[in-house]
Amino acid sequence: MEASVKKIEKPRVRIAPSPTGLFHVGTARTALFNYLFAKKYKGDFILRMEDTDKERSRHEWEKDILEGLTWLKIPWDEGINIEEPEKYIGDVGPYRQSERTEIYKKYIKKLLDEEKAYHCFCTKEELEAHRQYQMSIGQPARYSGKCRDIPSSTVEKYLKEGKPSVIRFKMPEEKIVFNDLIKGKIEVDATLMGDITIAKDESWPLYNLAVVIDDYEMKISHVLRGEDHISNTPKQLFLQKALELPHPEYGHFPLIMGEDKSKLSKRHGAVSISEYREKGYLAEALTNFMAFLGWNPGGEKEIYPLNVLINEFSLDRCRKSSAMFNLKKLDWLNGFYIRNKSITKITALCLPYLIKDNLINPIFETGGRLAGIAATELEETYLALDTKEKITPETLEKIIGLYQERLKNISEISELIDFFFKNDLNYPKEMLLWKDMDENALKEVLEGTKTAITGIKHNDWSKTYIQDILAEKTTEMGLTGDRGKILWPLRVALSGKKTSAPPFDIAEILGKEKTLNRIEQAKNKLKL
RNA sequence: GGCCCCAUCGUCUAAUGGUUUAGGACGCUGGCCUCUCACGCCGGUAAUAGGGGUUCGACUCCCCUUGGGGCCA
Repeated sequence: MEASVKKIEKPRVRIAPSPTGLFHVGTARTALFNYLFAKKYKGDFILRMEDTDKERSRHEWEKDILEGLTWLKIPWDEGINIEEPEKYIGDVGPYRQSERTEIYKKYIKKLLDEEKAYHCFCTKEELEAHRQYQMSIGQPARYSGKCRDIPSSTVEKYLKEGKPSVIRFKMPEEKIVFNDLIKGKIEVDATLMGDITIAKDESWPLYNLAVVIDDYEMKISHVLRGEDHISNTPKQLFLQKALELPHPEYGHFPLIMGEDKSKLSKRHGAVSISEYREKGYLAEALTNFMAFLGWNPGGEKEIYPLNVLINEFSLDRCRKSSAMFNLKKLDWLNGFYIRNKSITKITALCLPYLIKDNLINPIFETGGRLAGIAATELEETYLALDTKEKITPETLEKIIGLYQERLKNISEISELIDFFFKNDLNYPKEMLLWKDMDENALKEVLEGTKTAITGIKHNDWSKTYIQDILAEKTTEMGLTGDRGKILWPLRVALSGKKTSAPPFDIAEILGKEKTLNRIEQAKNKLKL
C-alpha cells in the first residue's frame, strides 16, 4: 500500500452545477460528498453556478438547485445568497460564471500573448469532414492543427473582416499522469487530444478554461466530481501548467446508473430532487440513500443521518465502480425514517398533501400553505371539506398516527385516510363479506355489532373498551375462533377499504355516532 | 471509431493474501404474530465474469479475454 496520504486541512471544495434542468440526483450526490468532505475536515463548501450557456440556463432551475440543497440540509459556505439571489456570500468575485467575464479576459489574453493559444478559423464543415475521415481510418478524432501557424498579420486581417473564429489551446505533445483520489493513478496521452477549443473569443471562455480559472481564483483545493469528467482533467491540468497555476487535487466519483445500467437520466423516471420531495420522500432518507451509492462506512449499520455521515465520511471508502439507483431500498429507508419521526412532525409533513388533495383545509386561510409541500406548523383548526366537520390538530395526529408505520412516502397519506373526512364511502357491498360468508350471515353480524356498540356508554368510548365489548359479542354469537367474521365487515363498513388500521382504532377516532352510522350505511347496502 | 474508467448475491455492499462452509442490507420467499394491510420477530434463496500466472495460500496482486460504463461530435 502506498502511503501517499497527504494530511487534509481546511479544504475548499465546490459544486458547480449548470442551471439547465431540475436539480439532478447525481449532482445532489456529488454535492453531498463534497459537503461531507468539507465539513469532515473543517473546510469550506462552495457553490458556483456554471451558467455560461445562455440558451439553456434558466433562473427557475437555478432556484430549484438552491432550494434542493437547502431542503437536503446541505448548506454552502460561499455562493449565491438564497434570500437575495442577486447577492453573494463570499469574497472571490461573483459566483455565477456569467458575471465573471472580466476575470476570464486576462487569462485568455495571457495565453494568446504567450502564443500558447491561437485563433482558429476553420469552419464547422471542415472540422466535421476531418473528424469523419479520421474516424474512418481508425484514428482518434482530433483537430489537425491547421490554424496553428497562421501569421499574426493574417489573423489580424481575418478578425477585422469578422471571419468567425474560436480560440484553441496548443496541446503539448506529451503524456500526463495524475493521481486520482478515488481511482488512483490515471495516465493519458495528450497527443491524442489535439488542440482543444478553450474560448469563443477574447472574453468568452469555454468549459475547461472557465473551470480552471474559477477553481484557481476561488482557491479550490480539491475537485471532487463525477467520473464523466475524468477526460476533462488532463486538459485542465495542461491549461493550469500553461497558465502557471497550481493545480488542485482531483477525485472522480463513480456515476449513478438507472435500471438499464446507463447514466441516470430522465428516461429512467424521477431523477430530480424536487420530484422525490414532491413524492413525499424525506430529506434524511434521501441523503442517507445517496451517501450509500458509491460509499459506505464498512460496518453493518444502514442508518446514517447527515451528522454521523460527516464524521464517518472518507474518500478512501468510496467505491470505484458505478452504482445503480435502487428505488426499493430508498422506499425502505424512507419508511424507516418516517416510522422514527415524532407524530407531530409527520403530521406536519402530511398536512400539505391532505390540503392539496382536497380532504381538509385550514379554517383560517393563511395563504402559503396551499402552495408549499414543506413542513407546516400545526396550530389551527381544519375543515373536512366533505363533511364540513372541524378537525383539530390532535385528531389529525391520531388519524395519521394509525398510518405512520404503514407509510412508504408521505404522499400516500391521502388515499389511506380519506375515509375519515368523507360522508359516503363508495365500496361494493361484496367487499363486506368475509371469506365464504353470505349476506344473511353478514346482516346478522352487522346487527349484532351495532347492538353491542350501541350499548357502550360515551364515557367508556375507547378502543380497548370497544375491543372488549366486541370480543364478548363474538363469544355470544358463537363466532369464537374466527374474529374476522365480525372484524372484517366492521373494517369495511368503517373505512370502505380492504386494508386499513384495526377497526377499533378507527372507531375510537370516528366516535360512537359516526361508527353506528357507518354500520347502518353498510346494512343499507344489503337488499335484505 | 479512439481514449479512459470499472467488474463480489437481482440491487447496494463487507471481507485491503490466511480469522471465510464469502458477512450484512434491500428485494424476493417460507413461517410466527394476525380480522386486512403494515410493523416486528425467526428462517430460506442467491455472488467472487472467464482463462492464465505470482504465492505454501488469492475475492484480494499481475497479465489476457469478455462484459459494462463514460468522454470525445
